Amino acid sequence: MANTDDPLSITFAALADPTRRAILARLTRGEATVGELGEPFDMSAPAISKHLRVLEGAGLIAREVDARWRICRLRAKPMHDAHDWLEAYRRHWEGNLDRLVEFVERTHRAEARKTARGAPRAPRKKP
Amino acid sequence: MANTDDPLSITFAALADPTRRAILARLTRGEATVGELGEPFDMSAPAISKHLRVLEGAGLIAREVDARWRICRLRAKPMHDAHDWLEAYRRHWEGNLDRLVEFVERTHRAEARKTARGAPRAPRKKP
DNA sequence: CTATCGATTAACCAAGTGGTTAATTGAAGG
DNA sequence: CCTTCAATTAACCACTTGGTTAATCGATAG
Repeated sequence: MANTDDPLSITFAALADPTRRAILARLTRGEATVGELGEPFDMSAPAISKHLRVLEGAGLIAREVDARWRICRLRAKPMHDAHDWLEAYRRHWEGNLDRLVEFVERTHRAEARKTARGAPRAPRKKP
Repeated sequence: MANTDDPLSITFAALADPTRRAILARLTRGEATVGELGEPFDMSAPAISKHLRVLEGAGLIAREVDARWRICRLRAKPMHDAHDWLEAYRRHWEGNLDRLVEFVERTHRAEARKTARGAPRAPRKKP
C-alpha cells in the first residue's frame, strides 16, 4: 500500500492484518496505552509501534500524549466508510443470489452449447 | 500478505486495491471475460490476470473456462464475512459515539490533572 | 497446418510490509 | 543529577506486491 492510495484502500490494507484487527477489537473495550495494546502479542515494541502508525495513518485510531504514555482510542469513521462500501454488495449474498446466478448461468450455457454451439452469453464479438 | 494468512486478512487485502474494487463493482452488473474486465484499465493483461488471481484467492470471484475465454463472476461470501466483522464496530460510529467518548475522556483527564496530578484513567501500575 | 486470439506463466524490477535489534527521546522518580 | 521507563526512530532483513515485457498454452478460424 503506498501512502498515495485512496482512503478506502488504506483502510482495507490496515484491516488486512490480524494483529491490527485484534488491537482495534481491544480498543472497543476502552482506550489503552501502547504498552497495554502490545502486551497480548509476542512481538517487539517497535513492531507494535509500526502497527499503530498504520492504524493511525488509516484514521482508525487517535493517539494522545499523556506524560510518557501514548493513549490510543478508536476512530471508527473509516470502518463506517468501509462498511458502506461493502453494503453495496449485500444483494449479492442475500437470498442466496450467488447460487441462483450460478444455476441460471449453468443452465444458460448448457442450453447454448446444445443449440448454437458457442453462442456467447454476452455480446462478445467473434471475428 | 502471505498465503498463510487467515481468510479475513486475505479478503481485506484483496479489497485494498482500487483496481480490484473496480473489477468487483463491474461484476455486480453481470459476469464478464478477463478481457472485458481489463478493458477500462490502462494496464497490461498480465497485471489484470494477477489482480484476478488475488480476487480468486480471496474467494471473491470464480472463474470458469469457456473455450478460450475465462468467464468471471462475483462470489460475495467473503464480503459478507468482512461486512459482519465491521458490523461489530457499528456502535462506535452510531450516535456520534466517537465524539462523545472524546469529550468524556478529555473532561476526565483534565479533572485528573487538576486533582491528583497524573492519576491514570486505567489501572496502570506506577512503580 | 498455420496464424491468430484470449489468457496465463515466467522472469524480472522497484517499492512496500512486517519483523528484528540497537539507539534515541522525553518525562518521572530517587 | 542520574536512572529508569514508555515509546519511537534508525537501520537492517526476508518476503510480498504490483507492475512490466517476452514467451507459452489452448482453442478457433482460414
